[in-house]
Order: sequence, then C-alpha cells, then structure tokens
Amino acid sequence: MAIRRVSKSASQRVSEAIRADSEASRLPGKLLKRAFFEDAPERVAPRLLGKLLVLRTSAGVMAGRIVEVEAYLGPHAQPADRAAHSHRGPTPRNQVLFGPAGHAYVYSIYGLYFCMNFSCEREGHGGGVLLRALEPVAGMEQMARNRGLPPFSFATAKEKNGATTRKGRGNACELTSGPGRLCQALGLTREKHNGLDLLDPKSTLQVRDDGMRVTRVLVTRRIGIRHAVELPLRFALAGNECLSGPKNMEGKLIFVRSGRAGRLLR
DNA sequence: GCAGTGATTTGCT
DNA sequence: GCAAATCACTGCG
Repeated sequence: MAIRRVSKSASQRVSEAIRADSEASRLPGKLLKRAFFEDAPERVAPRLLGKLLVLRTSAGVMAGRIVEVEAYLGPHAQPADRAAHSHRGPTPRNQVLFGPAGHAYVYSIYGLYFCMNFSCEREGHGGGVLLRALEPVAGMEQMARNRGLPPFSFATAKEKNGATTRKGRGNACELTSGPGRLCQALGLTREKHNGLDLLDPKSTLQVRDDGMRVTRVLVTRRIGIRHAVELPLRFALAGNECLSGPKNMEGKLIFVRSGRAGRLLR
C-alpha cells in the first residue's frame, strides 16, 4: 500500500523554522480560529489531521503533526456516547469539556499517564477530540528525555519506512504513538496544561495549520474503550508510520478529493 | 495476555 | 463520610 505522509523537505522546513526562532509570531503556519473547534467532534476530528501541535517550553519548542484522533460525543448525542468522560454531564474533572471550544482537557489515567482532548462545540455541550498520535516534527531530543528514552538520534518515519534505519537507531514515532506517550513526550500534565487555550497567540500550547494537504483518511472504531465500541469515531492519516494500536484494524478509507481535511464529512 | 497505578465517580451507610 | 468500581494506557513476558 502506498503511504502518504509529509514530504521530508516540508518536515525539515517546519523543523528549521521552529529552531530558527521560537517567537510566537515565527512559529510555523497560522493559528487556527475558534470556529474551527465550534463544531461536532466527529467533524472536528478528521479536520485536525495534518495540523501541528506546538508547545513552547523553557527547554525549547516541541512540535508534532496530528496523525490520529478520536471523537468523543457530548451528553446530548444520539446515540449516547457512554465512552465519553462528559456523557453524564459536567463534573469537577471534565469541566473544560463543557467550556469554550479550543481548550486542552488533560486528565490522568490508570494512575500512570495523562491523555489530552481538545474541547469542541459551543459552551455547555461537552464534546471533545482525543489526541492519539503525533508524528514528531521538532524537539525530538527533548521528547526522548521526557520519555526516559536514551538520547540516540531518531530516524524519521520516512527513513524507517525506507529500511535505511541503522541498528541502534530508534524510530521517532515511538516518542508519540499513543495518547499517553505523546503527553509524556511533550511533558503535558493536568496540573500545568489542563484548560489552556490552544488558539491564543500567547499560549504555550497551540494548534497551527501549515497548509499540509490530507488526501486519505482511515475511519475505524475507537481503541481501548468498553462502551460504545461500535461507533466509527477514530480518524487517522492512512498508512502513517506513527499510528497507535493494531496495524490490521478494519476501517473505511476516505479519499479527500478536494485536498483539505476540513472538507471531510461535511 | 496482564500487572501496575492513582484520580475520579458512584453507591452505599 | 467511606469503600468499591471504573478507567479513552503502557510496557513487559
């Protein structure tokens, strides 16, 4: 199967732009608008594919391209989405989901890890999109430190796929392929990052659009949940090396003829 | 496959 | 109040 992913030169350009100047005004691409998130999670989720998650820290800038997400529907959804944290209504933990769209909802799970959602829909609705995997773009050295992995140089997804990976060289995707892993790689915690506005130019955590065009999106059931397992609400860049979960998951492939992920499922 | 881990919520009294 | 159940995960065997 042919694999569609970011061209190496595009990734390098992004990486170099970030390294050259970490000022907000010089970050790659443009900040998304609030309206982007003020829609149903199942429509926001596929549009997020290909966008960049950018985190500025004192140690430098880390960035990853969003390659896998899941939509979690608010309490008013038909049918009810019992897998969603918000399905019973607001609680102290999930209040960010019921706030304005475009904010980070970070929660701890199994006492060991954190996961992050983006709030969607209008205030009070409780919809969200879970980030399941990123393709690392910048700050891989810091990500490896955060993950407790050895500081060897990481092969890019393209190198790995081209079988040019040298022995002893890790795959960059190991850093961020999974909802817990990506939070650990970026150092995201509930204490520091829950509730951050992803659309504020001054925010340390942003979602940006560098114009990458998405052409093939895989839609499958969600992973690792007990309730509402049948809903097709997991969206991924088809064939991307950095996806989490089983590689042989059945799903539907959607071809995006218009080019923009934002035109999906409209 | 399954153990480890702790925050969160629910369901009792 | 307190105990029990739940949990959208990861790493290891």
